[in-house]
Amino acid sequence: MFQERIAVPKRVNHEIRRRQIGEALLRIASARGLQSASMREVAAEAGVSLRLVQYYFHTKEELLLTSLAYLGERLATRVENHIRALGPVTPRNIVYGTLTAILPTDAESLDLTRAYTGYYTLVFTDPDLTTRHGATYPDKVERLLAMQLTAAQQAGQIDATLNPETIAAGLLALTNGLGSSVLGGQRDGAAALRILIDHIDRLFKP
Amino acid sequence: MFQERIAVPKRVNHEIRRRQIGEALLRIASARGLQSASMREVAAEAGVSLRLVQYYFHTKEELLLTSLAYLGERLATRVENHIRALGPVTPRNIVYGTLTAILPTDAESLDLTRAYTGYYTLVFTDPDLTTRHGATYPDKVERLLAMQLTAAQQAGQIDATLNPETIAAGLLALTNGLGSSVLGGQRDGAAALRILIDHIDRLFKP
DNA sequence: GCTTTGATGATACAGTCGTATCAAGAAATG
DNA sequence: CATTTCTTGATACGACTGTATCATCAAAGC
Repeated sequence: MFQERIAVPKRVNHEIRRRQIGEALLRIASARGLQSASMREVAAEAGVSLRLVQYYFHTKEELLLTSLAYLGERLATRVENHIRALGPVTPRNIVYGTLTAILPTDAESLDLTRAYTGYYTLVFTDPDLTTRHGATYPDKVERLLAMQLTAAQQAGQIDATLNPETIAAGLLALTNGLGSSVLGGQRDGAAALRILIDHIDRLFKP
Repeated sequence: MFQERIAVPKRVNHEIRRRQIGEALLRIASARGLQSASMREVAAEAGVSLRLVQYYFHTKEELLLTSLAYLGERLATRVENHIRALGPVTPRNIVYGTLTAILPTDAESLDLTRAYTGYYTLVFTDPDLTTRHGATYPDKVERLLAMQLTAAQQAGQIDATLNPETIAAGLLALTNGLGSSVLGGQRDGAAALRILIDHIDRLFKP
């Protein structure tokens, strides 16, 4: 316990390095798929040696989980920015901003969606990873949507007989399904956005 | 051209063998994920030697594509059976039967959904596979739904101001999104089914 | 300047992958 | 019975995987 430090060594922000490497993985995941993200490929993409990747992430699972957390952060800040950019913070704008932020309509959201679907099938294959992941992002989004829908009902903007949780789950599932169709090349982001907006508009016009 | 056949050899139905092997791959894909479906694992699952898998499928891509075709057939027959089981062939029953057949509510539909999502991420990674795949199943389903919705409009069962293609795309995306949430463990098949039915009911009650 | 930490390099290990090649046995039909 | 096809077995190849181990070098701060 009496560990005397005679000299203070080179200091480097570990969080920055880990983020640099983790985002290299996310780039690979969205460009070539998560299964192409080997330790060596990640190192090359990050412009760093394989040894350093092992230095900051003792195992690949740790790299995978940490990068997933970064991905969640990026999606969350994108949602916030989208909502903020809409101006007045109304229930309708929150719902609209959240869903349109998730939908792959531009390069950033396309990257996010691609990376997320890569993780999605990985989690479905290895359920242990889900346990260690913990925070289920969709659940939080759904609760947020349900709250705003309830507020909209109280403001008389939505049919009051509807069940907010059911509608919220449906809206998120619709958005995710539309995103999948974009990734599958069935339609482009603009077409998907039109479909989503059409549904939101019908919901908010009783 | 004058190839005289002195003796007729052992005859085996190649299609049956290929199906046997292909469905072994689908079992692995839905149980442990498509990336766990190596040639050796497929051979073991099919109760057959690795050499025989190579004998009936010269390359893995051929095995993958053929199995995907089998998967499509199984989904198509499930949809047909679901529609038929509903009794009267009305537009509403066709829409309802199609979507509820796709949704993972029982063991079979869960297997189908799991296997399909495995292929989904594979296709998104390797676009060449999409090209050689050809038939885009979702497009056909969407057109079928749009036709039935149009018929329902003409019969006065649905708001005539709605765009059938938009509604059809939305319904299919909703169903797929709900299926993803079931696979992700966010809710069970029964809860997803309730949400889907709720949306269909609201659509058919103007 | 010395010590600690960050970073690289080369290399190795045991697996698994798809694919290929050899020989040889089993079955069915003319 | 002979011939053709089906089927297995063992084995090998090169490539890739995650992980590990060596030594070495650069940088920063006391």
